[in-house]
Amino acid sequence: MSPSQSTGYHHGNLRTALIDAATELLGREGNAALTLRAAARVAGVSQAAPYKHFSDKRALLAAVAERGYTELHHRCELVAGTTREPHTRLQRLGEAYVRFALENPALFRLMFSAELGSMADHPGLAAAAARAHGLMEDAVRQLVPPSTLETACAGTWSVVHGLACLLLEGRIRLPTGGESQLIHQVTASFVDGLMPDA
Amino acid sequence: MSPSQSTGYHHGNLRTALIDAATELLGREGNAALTLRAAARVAGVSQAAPYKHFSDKRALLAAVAERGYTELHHRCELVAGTTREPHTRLQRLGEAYVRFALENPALFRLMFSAELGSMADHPGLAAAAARAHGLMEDAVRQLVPPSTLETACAGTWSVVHGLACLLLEGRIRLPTGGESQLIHQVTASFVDGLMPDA
DNA sequence: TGTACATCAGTGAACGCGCGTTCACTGATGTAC
DNA sequence: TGTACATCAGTGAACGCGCGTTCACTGATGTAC
Repeated sequence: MSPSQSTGYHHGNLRTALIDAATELLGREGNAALTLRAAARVAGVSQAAPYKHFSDKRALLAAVAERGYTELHHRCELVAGTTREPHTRLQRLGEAYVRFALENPALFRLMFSAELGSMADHPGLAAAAARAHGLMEDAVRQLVPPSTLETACAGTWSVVHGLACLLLEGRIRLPTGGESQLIHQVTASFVDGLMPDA
Repeated sequence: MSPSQSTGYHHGNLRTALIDAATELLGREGNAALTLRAAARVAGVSQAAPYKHFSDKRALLAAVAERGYTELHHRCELVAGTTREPHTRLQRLGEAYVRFALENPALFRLMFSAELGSMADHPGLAAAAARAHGLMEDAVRQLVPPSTLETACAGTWSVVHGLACLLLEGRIRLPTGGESQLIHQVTASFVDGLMPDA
Protein backbone atom coordinates (compact mmCIF):
# COMPACT_ATOMS: atom_id res chain seq x y z
CA MET A 1 0.00 0.00 0.00
CA SER A 2 1.24 3.42 -0.87
CA PRO A 3 2.03 5.49 2.20
CA SER A 4 -0.28 8.24 0.96
CA GLN A 5 -3.41 6.10 1.19
CA SER A 6 -5.48 5.63 4.25
CA THR A 7 -7.75 2.98 5.71
CA GLY A 8 -9.94 3.99 8.59
CA TYR A 9 -7.47 2.88 11.15
CA HIS A 10 -4.07 3.50 9.66
CA HIS A 11 -3.73 7.03 8.46
CA GLY A 12 -1.10 6.24 5.86
CA ASN A 13 0.76 9.51 5.88
CA LEU A 14 0.34 10.94 9.32
CA ARG A 15 3.74 12.50 9.68
CA THR A 16 3.18 14.75 6.70
CA ALA A 17 -0.43 15.35 7.68
CA LEU A 18 0.66 16.54 11.11
CA ILE A 19 3.15 18.98 9.63
CA ASP A 20 0.37 20.19 7.32
CA ALA A 21 -1.98 20.57 10.25
CA ALA A 22 0.58 22.39 12.34
CA THR A 23 1.44 24.76 9.50
CA GLU A 24 -2.23 25.46 8.97
CA LEU A 25 -2.78 26.19 12.66
CA LEU A 26 0.20 28.50 12.66
CA GLY A 27 -1.14 30.38 9.66
CA ARG A 28 -4.71 30.57 10.87
CA GLU A 29 -4.34 31.15 14.61
CA GLY A 30 -0.70 31.78 15.35
CA ASN A 31 1.94 30.31 17.58
CA ALA A 32 -0.16 29.92 20.73
CA ALA A 33 -2.62 27.69 18.87
CA LEU A 34 0.08 25.29 17.74
CA THR A 35 -0.15 22.44 20.23
CA LEU A 36 0.38 18.76 19.65
CA ARG A 37 -3.22 18.11 20.58
CA ALA A 38 -4.55 20.67 18.14
CA ALA A 39 -2.39 19.30 15.35
CA ALA A 40 -3.70 15.81 16.06
CA ARG A 41 -7.27 17.15 16.10
CA VAL A 42 -6.85 18.87 12.74
CA ALA A 43 -5.26 15.76 11.29
CA GLY A 44 -8.18 13.72 12.59
CA VAL A 45 -6.28 11.37 14.88
CA SER A 46 -6.09 10.82 18.61
CA GLN A 47 -3.87 13.01 20.71
CA ALA A 48 -1.44 10.19 21.33
CA ALA A 49 -0.90 9.41 17.66
CA PRO A 50 1.69 12.12 16.98
CA TYR A 51 4.10 10.37 19.33
CA LYS A 52 4.47 7.58 16.78
CA HIS A 53 6.07 10.12 14.44
CA PHE A 54 7.60 12.81 16.63
CA SER A 55 9.52 12.21 19.82
CA ASP A 56 8.10 15.34 21.39
CA LYS A 57 6.57 18.69 20.58
CA ARG A 58 9.88 20.26 19.67
CA ALA A 59 10.43 17.66 17.00
CA LEU A 60 7.17 18.67 15.33
CA LEU A 61 8.05 22.35 15.58
CA ALA A 62 11.43 21.63 14.01
CA ALA A 63 9.77 19.77 11.15
CA VAL A 64 7.41 22.67 10.54
CA ALA A 65 10.30 25.14 10.60
CA GLU A 66 12.32 22.91 8.27
CA ARG A 67 9.53 22.96 5.74
CA GLY A 68 9.42 26.72 6.13
CA TYR A 69 13.09 27.00 5.23
CA THR A 70 12.58 24.69 2.27
CA GLU A 71 9.75 26.86 1.01
CA LEU A 72 11.82 30.01 1.55
CA HIS A 73 14.69 28.44 -0.34
CA HIS A 74 12.36 27.50 -3.16
CA ARG A 75 11.02 31.02 -3.47
CA CYS A 76 14.51 32.47 -3.40
CA GLU A 77 15.64 30.08 -6.12
CA LEU A 78 12.79 31.23 -8.31
CA VAL A 79 13.66 34.91 -8.09
CA ALA A 80 17.40 34.21 -8.34
CA GLY A 81 16.72 32.62 -11.71
CA THR A 82 15.15 35.75 -13.13
CA THR A 83 18.38 37.68 -13.63
CA ARG A 84 22.13 37.27 -13.89
CA GLU A 85 22.96 40.82 -12.92
CA PRO A 86 24.39 40.53 -9.40
CA HIS A 87 22.96 43.69 -7.84
CA THR A 88 19.49 43.01 -9.15
CA ARG A 89 19.68 39.38 -8.14
CA LEU A 90 20.68 40.16 -4.58
CA GLN A 91 18.01 42.76 -4.34
CA ARG A 92 15.29 40.43 -5.56
CA LEU A 93 16.48 37.81 -3.12
CA GLY A 94 16.15 40.31 -0.30
CA GLU A 95 12.69 41.33 -1.36
CA ALA A 96 11.62 37.70 -1.63
CA TYR A 97 12.88 37.10 1.90
CA VAL A 98 10.85 39.94 3.32
CA ARG A 99 7.77 39.01 1.32
CA PHE A 100 7.96 35.45 2.56
CA ALA A 101 8.03 36.70 6.14
CA LEU A 102 5.05 38.98 5.63
CA GLU A 103 3.02 36.24 3.99
CA ASN A 104 3.83 33.71 6.71
CA PRO A 105 4.21 35.70 9.90
CA ALA A 106 3.82 32.96 12.48
CA LEU A 107 5.83 30.47 10.47
CA PHE A 108 8.63 32.98 10.00
CA ARG A 109 8.68 33.73 13.72
CA LEU A 110 8.85 30.02 14.50
CA MET A 111 11.76 29.59 12.08
CA PHE A 112 13.78 31.99 14.20
CA SER A 113 12.31 31.16 17.55
CA ALA A 114 14.32 30.11 20.57
CA GLU A 115 11.56 27.52 21.14
CA LEU A 116 13.25 25.29 18.59
CA GLY A 117 16.28 24.92 20.82
CA SER A 118 19.72 24.53 19.28
CA MET A 119 19.96 23.90 15.55
CA ALA A 120 22.46 21.17 16.43
CA ASP A 121 19.57 19.08 17.73
CA HIS A 122 17.82 19.19 14.36
CA PRO A 123 20.26 18.42 11.53
CA GLY A 124 17.58 18.52 8.84
CA LEU A 125 16.46 21.90 10.02
CA ALA A 126 20.02 23.20 10.10
CA ALA A 127 20.61 21.95 6.57
CA ALA A 128 17.44 23.50 5.19
CA ALA A 129 18.28 26.81 6.84
CA ALA A 130 21.82 26.70 5.46
CA ARG A 131 20.54 26.05 1.93
CA ALA A 132 18.24 29.05 2.07
CA HIS A 133 20.99 31.22 3.47
CA GLY A 134 23.45 29.88 0.91
CA LEU A 135 21.61 31.48 -2.01
CA MET A 136 22.06 34.87 -0.46
CA GLU A 137 25.71 34.20 0.24
CA ASP A 138 26.32 33.21 -3.39
CA ALA A 139 24.76 36.43 -4.59
CA VAL A 140 26.84 38.53 -2.21
CA ARG A 141 30.00 36.74 -3.31
CA GLN A 142 29.51 38.10 -6.81
CA LEU A 143 29.42 41.64 -5.51
CA VAL A 144 32.15 42.04 -2.96
CA PRO A 145 35.81 41.01 -2.61
CA PRO A 146 36.50 37.94 -0.46
CA SER A 147 37.95 40.09 2.29
CA THR A 148 34.59 41.68 3.05
CA LEU A 149 32.39 38.72 2.22
CA GLU A 150 31.58 37.81 5.80
CA THR A 151 30.66 41.34 6.79
CA ALA A 152 28.63 41.90 3.64
CA CYS A 153 26.75 38.64 4.12
CA ALA A 154 25.96 39.41 7.72
CA GLY A 155 24.88 42.91 6.75
CA THR A 156 22.65 41.74 3.94
CA TRP A 157 20.96 39.11 6.01
CA SER A 158 20.60 41.56 8.88
CA VAL A 159 18.89 44.25 6.87
CA VAL A 160 16.34 41.97 5.26
CA HIS A 161 15.76 40.03 8.46
CA GLY A 162 15.40 43.18 10.50
CA LEU A 163 13.05 44.75 8.01
CA ALA A 164 10.95 41.61 7.99
CA CYS A 165 10.73 41.52 11.79
CA LEU A 166 9.92 45.19 12.19
CA LEU A 167 7.22 45.13 9.51
CA LEU A 168 5.83 41.92 10.96
CA GLU A 169 5.40 43.50 14.38
CA GLY A 170 4.03 46.70 12.91
CA ARG A 171 6.92 48.73 14.24
CA ILE A 172 7.65 50.77 11.12
CA ARG A 173 5.30 53.53 10.12
CA LEU A 174 4.60 52.94 6.45
CA PRO A 175 5.44 55.77 4.02
CA THR A 176 3.00 56.91 1.37
CA GLY A 177 4.27 54.35 -1.09
CA GLY A 178 3.22 51.52 1.19
CA GLU A 179 4.91 48.34 2.22
CA SER A 180 6.14 47.12 -1.16
CA GLN A 181 7.81 50.37 -1.98
CA LEU A 182 9.50 50.55 1.40
CA ILE A 183 10.84 47.04 0.97
CA HIS A 184 12.09 47.88 -2.49
CA GLN A 185 13.77 51.08 -1.42
CA VAL A 186 15.41 49.69 1.67
CA THR A 187 16.82 46.64 -0.08
CA ALA A 188 17.84 48.67 -3.14
CA SER A 189 19.67 51.31 -1.16
CA PHE A 190 21.42 48.67 0.89
CA VAL A 191 22.58 46.75 -2.16
CA ASP A 192 23.75 49.97 -3.78
CA GLY A 193 25.69 50.73 -0.64
CA LEU A 194 27.60 47.46 -0.90
CA MET A 195 30.96 48.30 -2.43
CA PRO A 196 30.08 51.84 -3.49
CA ASP A 197 33.37 51.94 -5.37
CA ALA A 198 32.67 48.83 -7.42
CA MET B 1 4.33 56.52 54.81
CA SER B 2 6.67 56.58 51.88
CA PRO B 3 5.60 54.17 49.14
CA SER B 4 9.01 52.53 49.19
CA GLN B 5 8.65 51.27 52.76
CA SER B 6 7.01 48.06 53.79
CA THR B 7 5.23 46.69 56.79
CA GLY B 8 4.67 42.98 56.99
CA TYR B 9 1.28 43.21 55.38
CA HIS B 10 1.44 46.09 52.95
CA HIS B 11 4.32 45.75 50.59
CA GLY B 12 4.64 49.45 49.93
CA ASN B 13 6.00 49.33 46.40
CA LEU B 14 4.66 46.17 44.91
CA ARG B 15 4.11 47.46 41.40
CA THR B 16 7.79 48.25 40.97
CA ALA B 17 8.82 45.10 42.83
CA LEU B 18 6.76 42.99 40.42
CA ILE B 19 8.39 44.59 37.40
CA ASP B 20 11.76 43.96 39.04
CA ALA B 21 10.85 40.36 39.70
CA ALA B 22 9.58 39.82 36.18
CA THR B 23 12.70 41.35 34.68
CA GLU B 24 14.84 39.17 36.87
CA LEU B 25 12.95 36.03 35.84
CA LEU B 26 13.29 37.00 32.20
CA GLY B 27 17.01 37.45 32.58
CA ARG B 28 17.61 34.33 34.64
CA GLU B 29 15.27 31.81 33.08
CA GLY B 30 13.79 33.31 29.95
CA ASN B 31 10.37 34.03 28.60
CA ALA B 32 8.73 30.73 29.55
CA ALA B 33 9.54 31.33 33.23
CA LEU B 34 7.84 34.70 33.27
CA THR B 35 4.43 33.98 34.78
CA LEU B 36 2.35 36.13 37.06
CA ARG B 37 2.63 33.51 39.76
CA ALA B 38 6.40 33.34 39.51
CA ALA B 39 6.69 37.12 39.63
CA ALA B 40 4.52 37.17 42.76
CA ARG B 41 6.64 34.42 44.29
CA VAL B 42 9.87 36.29 43.62
CA ALA B 43 8.36 39.49 45.01
CA GLY B 44 7.28 37.55 48.11
CA VAL B 45 3.53 38.11 47.86
CA SER B 46 0.54 35.90 47.20
CA GLN B 47 -0.37 34.99 43.64
CA ALA B 48 -3.47 37.19 43.75
CA ALA B 49 -1.60 40.31 44.80
CA PRO B 50 -0.42 41.33 41.32
CA TYR B 51 -4.02 41.92 40.29
CA LYS B 52 -4.13 44.95 42.57
CA HIS B 53 -1.54 46.57 40.28
CA PHE B 54 -1.95 44.99 36.85
CA SER B 55 -5.24 44.24 35.18
CA ASP B 56 -3.86 41.08 33.63
CA LYS B 57 -0.64 39.38 32.59
CA ARG B 58 -0.25 41.43 29.45
CA ALA B 59 -0.22 44.62 31.49
CA LEU B 60 2.76 43.33 33.45
CA LEU B 61 4.55 42.27 30.27
CA ALA B 62 3.93 45.72 28.80
CA ALA B 63 5.35 47.37 31.91
CA VAL B 64 8.46 45.18 31.70
CA ALA B 65 8.88 45.98 28.01
CA GLU B 66 8.38 49.67 28.69
CA ARG B 67 11.18 49.64 31.21
CA GLY B 68 13.28 47.84 28.61
CA TYR B 69 12.73 50.63 26.11
CA THR B 70 13.54 53.21 28.74
CA GLU B 71 16.80 51.47 29.54
CA LEU B 72 17.63 51.15 25.83
CA HIS B 73 16.91 54.83 25.37
CA HIS B 74 19.14 55.67 28.29
CA ARG B 75 22.02 53.68 26.89
CA CYS B 76 21.60 55.23 23.48
CA GLU B 77 21.58 58.70 24.97
CA LEU B 78 24.84 57.98 26.70
CA VAL B 79 26.66 56.93 23.54
CA ALA B 80 25.04 59.69 21.48
CA GLY B 81 26.64 62.19 23.84
CA THR B 82 30.14 60.94 23.13
CA THR B 83 30.49 62.54 19.71
CA ARG B 84 29.05 65.21 17.47
CA GLU B 85 30.26 63.68 14.22
CA PRO B 86 27.10 62.28 12.60
CA HIS B 87 28.51 59.08 11.06
CA THR B 88 30.28 58.12 14.23
CA ARG B 89 27.27 58.97 16.33
CA LEU B 90 24.90 56.85 14.26
CA GLN B 91 27.32 54.00 14.28
CA ARG B 92 27.73 54.08 18.03
CA LEU B 93 23.97 54.18 18.42
CA GLY B 94 23.69 51.08 16.27
CA GLU B 95 26.34 49.26 18.22
CA ALA B 96 24.67 50.19 21.49
CA TYR B 97 21.37 48.81 20.19
CA VAL B 98 22.92 45.47 19.31
CA ARG B 99 24.85 45.29 22.55
CA PHE B 100 21.72 45.96 24.55
CA ALA B 101 19.99 43.08 22.78
CA LEU B 102 22.86 40.69 23.42
CA GLU B 103 23.05 41.62 27.08
CA ASN B 104 19.29 41.25 27.61
CA PRO B 105 18.18 38.54 25.20
CA ALA B 106 14.84 37.61 26.70
CA LEU B 107 13.94 41.21 27.50
CA PHE B 108 14.80 42.28 23.98
CA ARG B 109 12.66 39.48 22.53
CA LEU B 110 9.77 40.52 24.74
CA MET B 111 10.12 44.13 23.63
CA PHE B 112 9.38 43.01 20.07
CA SER B 113 7.07 40.14 20.85
CA ALA B 114 3.59 39.75 19.45
CA GLU B 115 2.63 38.65 22.99
CA LEU B 116 2.37 42.29 23.95
CA GLY B 117 -0.50 42.83 21.57
CA SER B 118 -0.96 46.14 19.85
CA MET B 119 1.13 49.08 20.99
CA ALA B 120 -2.09 51.10 20.92
CA ASP B 121 -3.23 49.22 24.03
CA HIS B 122 -0.18 50.40 25.96
CA PRO B 123 0.42 54.13 25.48
CA GLY B 124 3.32 54.27 27.92
CA LEU B 125 5.02 51.44 26.09
CA ALA B 126 4.47 53.09 22.73
CA ALA B 127 5.91 56.35 24.02
CA ALA B 128 8.99 54.71 25.49
CA ALA B 129 9.59 52.82 22.25
CA ALA B 130 9.18 56.00 20.22
CA ARG B 131 11.68 57.85 22.40
CA ALA B 132 14.30 55.15 21.90
CA HIS B 133 13.66 55.07 18.18
CA GLY B 134 13.71 58.86 18.00
CA LEU B 135 17.39 59.08 18.90
CA MET B 136 18.26 56.96 15.91
CA GLU B 137 16.02 59.01 13.67
CA ASP B 138 17.68 62.24 14.79
CA ALA B 139 21.09 60.84 13.98
CA VAL B 140 19.99 59.69 10.53
CA ARG B 141 18.50 63.10 9.80
CA GLN B 142 21.93 64.64 10.09
CA LEU B 143 23.26 62.32 7.42
CA VAL B 144 20.73 62.14 4.62
CA PRO B 145 18.51 64.58 2.72
CA PRO B 146 14.87 64.74 3.82
CA SER B 147 13.76 62.92 0.67
CA THR B 148 15.47 59.70 1.73
CA LEU B 149 14.99 60.05 5.46
CA GLU B 150 12.26 57.48 5.80
CA THR B 151 14.10 54.85 3.80
CA ALA B 152 17.37 55.53 5.59
CA CYS B 153 15.69 55.30 8.99
CA ALA B 154 13.97 52.06 8.15
CA GLY B 155 17.22 50.68 6.75
CA THR B 156 19.26 51.67 9.76
CA TRP B 157 16.82 50.24 12.22
CA SER B 158 16.49 47.11 10.13
CA VAL B 159 20.18 46.37 9.95
CA VAL B 160 20.81 46.77 13.66
CA HIS B 161 17.61 45.00 14.62
CA GLY B 162 18.27 42.15 12.23
CA LEU B 163 21.85 41.78 13.38
CA ALA B 164 20.68 41.72 16.98
CA CYS B 165 18.07 39.03 16.27
CA LEU B 166 20.38 36.83 14.24
CA LEU B 167 23.19 37.00 16.79
CA LEU B 168 20.71 36.40 19.59
CA GLU B 169 19.47 33.20 17.99
CA GLY B 170 22.99 32.09 17.11
CA ARG B 171 22.26 32.19 13.42
CA ILE B 172 25.41 33.97 12.29
CA ARG B 173 28.69 32.12 12.27
CA LEU B 174 31.13 34.38 14.04
CA PRO B 175 34.24 35.46 12.13
CA THR B 176 37.69 35.29 13.68
CA GLY B 177 37.34 38.76 15.14
CA GLY B 178 34.40 37.66 17.22
CA GLU B 179 31.09 39.26 17.96
CA SER B 180 32.22 42.80 18.77
CA GLN B 181 34.20 43.12 15.59
CA LEU B 182 31.33 41.81 13.49
CA ILE B 183 28.95 44.31 15.06
CA HIS B 184 31.43 47.09 14.46
CA GLN B 185 32.06 46.16 10.85
CA VAL B 186 28.44 45.61 9.90
CA THR B 187 27.24 48.87 11.42
CA ALA B 188 30.24 50.80 10.08
CA SER B 189 29.83 49.54 6.55
CA PHE B 190 26.13 50.27 6.63
CA VAL B 191 26.62 53.81 7.87
CA ASP B 192 29.32 54.38 5.25
CA GLY B 193 26.89 53.14 2.64
CA LEU B 194 24.34 55.78 3.60
CA MET B 195 24.72 58.57 1.06
CA PRO B 196 27.93 57.30 -0.53
CA ASP B 197 28.08 60.55 -2.44
CA ALA B 198 27.86 62.75 0.65
C1' DT C 1 -4.64 63.53 71.65
C1' DG C 2 -7.89 59.64 70.98
C1' DT C 3 -11.14 57.03 68.50
C1' DA C 4 -14.36 55.40 64.83
C1' DC C 5 -14.30 54.38 60.27
C1' DA C 6 -13.69 54.11 55.13
C1' DT C 7 -10.27 52.58 52.09
C1' DC C 8 -7.81 49.34 49.78
C1' DA C 9 -3.47 46.44 49.37
C1' DG C 10 -2.86 42.33 50.79
C1' DT C 11 -4.31 36.83 51.71
C1' DG C 12 -5.42 31.99 50.78
C1' DA C 13 -8.27 28.88 48.73
C1' DA C 14 -10.43 27.57 44.80
C1' DC C 15 -12.11 27.59 39.75
C1' DG C 16 -11.59 25.58 35.21
C1' DC C 17 -8.53 24.90 31.67
C1' DG C 18 -5.62 22.79 28.22
C1' DC C 19 -1.30 21.23 27.96
C1' DG C 20 2.56 17.42 27.10
C1' DT C 21 3.11 12.92 27.88
C1' DT C 22 2.43 7.85 29.15
C1' DC C 23 0.18 3.48 29.13
C1' DA C 24 -1.97 -0.80 28.08
C1' DC C 25 -4.61 -1.82 24.32
C1' DT C 26 -6.33 -2.99 19.41
C1' DG C 27 -6.71 -3.57 14.75
C1' DA C 28 -4.67 -3.41 10.00
C1' DT C 29 -0.63 -4.74 7.41
C1' DG C 30 2.42 -7.60 4.92
C1' DT C 31 5.44 -11.60 5.26
C1' DA C 32 6.98 -16.50 6.00
C1' DC C 33 5.60 -20.80 5.19
C1' DT D 1 -3.64 -19.63 -2.69
C1' DG D 2 -4.41 -19.72 2.38
C1' DT D 3 -3.14 -19.07 7.03
C1' DA D 4 -0.45 -17.96 11.31
C1' DC D 5 2.00 -14.42 13.10
C1' DA D 6 5.13 -10.41 14.11
C1' DT D 7 4.98 -5.63 13.55
C1' DC D 8 3.62 -1.30 14.61
C1' DA D 9 0.48 2.78 13.68
C1' DG D 10 -3.29 3.79 15.69
C1' DT D 11 -6.82 4.38 20.22
C1' DG D 12 -8.79 6.19 24.52
C1' DA D 13 -8.26 7.02 29.10
C1' DA D 14 -5.56 8.88 32.42
C1' DC D 15 -1.45 11.27 34.80
C1' DG D 16 0.26 15.47 36.92
C1' DC D 17 1.15 20.05 36.13
C1' DG D 18 1.13 25.03 36.37
C1' DC D 19 -1.27 28.49 34.54
C1' DG D 20 -4.47 32.92 34.66
C1' DT D 21 -7.99 34.48 37.16
C1' DT D 22 -11.75 35.15 40.79
C1' DC D 23 -13.61 35.45 45.35
C1' DA D 24 -14.75 36.47 50.02
C1' DC D 25 -11.80 37.79 53.46
C1' DT D 26 -8.50 40.50 56.60
C1' DG D 27 -5.49 43.68 58.41
C1' DA D 28 -2.87 48.10 58.07
C1' DT D 29 -3.39 52.90 56.85
C1' DG D 30 -4.57 57.60 57.32
C1' DT D 31 -8.42 60.76 57.94
C1' DA D 32 -12.55 63.09 60.05
C1' DC D 33 -14.17 64.42 64.13
